[in-house]
Amino acid sequence: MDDSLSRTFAALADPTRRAMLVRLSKGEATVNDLAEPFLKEMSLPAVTKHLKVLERAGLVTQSKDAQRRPRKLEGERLKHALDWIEQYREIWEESFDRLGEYLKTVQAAKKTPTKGKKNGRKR
Amino acid sequence: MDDSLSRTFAALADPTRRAMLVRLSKGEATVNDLAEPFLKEMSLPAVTKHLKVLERAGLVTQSKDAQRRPRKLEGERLKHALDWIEQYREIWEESFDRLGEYLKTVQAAKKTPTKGKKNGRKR
DNA sequence: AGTTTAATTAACTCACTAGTTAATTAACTT
DNA sequence: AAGTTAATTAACTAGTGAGTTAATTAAACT
Repeated sequence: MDDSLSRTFAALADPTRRAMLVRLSKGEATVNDLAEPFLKEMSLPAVTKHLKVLERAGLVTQSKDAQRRPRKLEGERLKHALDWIEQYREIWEESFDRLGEYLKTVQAAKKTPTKGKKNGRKR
Repeated sequence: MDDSLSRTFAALADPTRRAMLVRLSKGEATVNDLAEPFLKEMSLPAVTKHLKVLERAGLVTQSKDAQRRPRKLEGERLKHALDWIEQYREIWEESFDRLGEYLKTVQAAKKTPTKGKKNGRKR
């Protein structure tokens, strides 16, 4: 796991980190802000480590404000990840189409019911 | 890492597995087909393991053909992953907009050059 | 100067990941 | 029935990930 895209996906593969990104999408936040919802589940250093993962992936950057280190969401790597997945769009859209076709068939069958299996048609 | 989205992102966080998905997007393939490009770098059982990861994430399914076990790409989980990232679209689009604004400013500055910094205008 | 706040670093543990080779299963071929 | 092909399972190892507590750094407050 050494390339940028792998680091991005690996960073996204954790619910705590995803929740932090959601929080950051609402605006900058300090470590304490980000940690607050998780302090029942984990310690502050654990949060710092999650932030390190997000930073190494380029999803988040820090700035400085006295002893605070506000974090900010960076969109670029998210866009790269989205672009990679995007290339498969037709895969799920085509199975959606097939589902649509199937539903149409079922509908049609209901409207013109046939007596036996003999009359089952294939579009 | 227990939920579906985490498993999906974790599965995508490896270049070998992403390459396998690219191959599968071109159509069904057997384990040997999928392994072939990687056999200089890793063994067949390693490939089987990568496939297990993709299957546990629901990205790939198997079928049966004699002793072959052809794999097929399933789009649904990819769509879920894309949908999750999609919620951040405005993050990168707004920074793109800011870049656009900046470039416009630079352009404008070139067209109507000023003498000193006194005349530097903001938007 | 001493204390509090904000965050990180150090050192350690445990579980999981990614790989290995060797053995096994399952189905087809001769 | 014996051999080949296709793939998986078993057993193991090295490295990494996610967490812990304790100690440390850095800046602000009194």
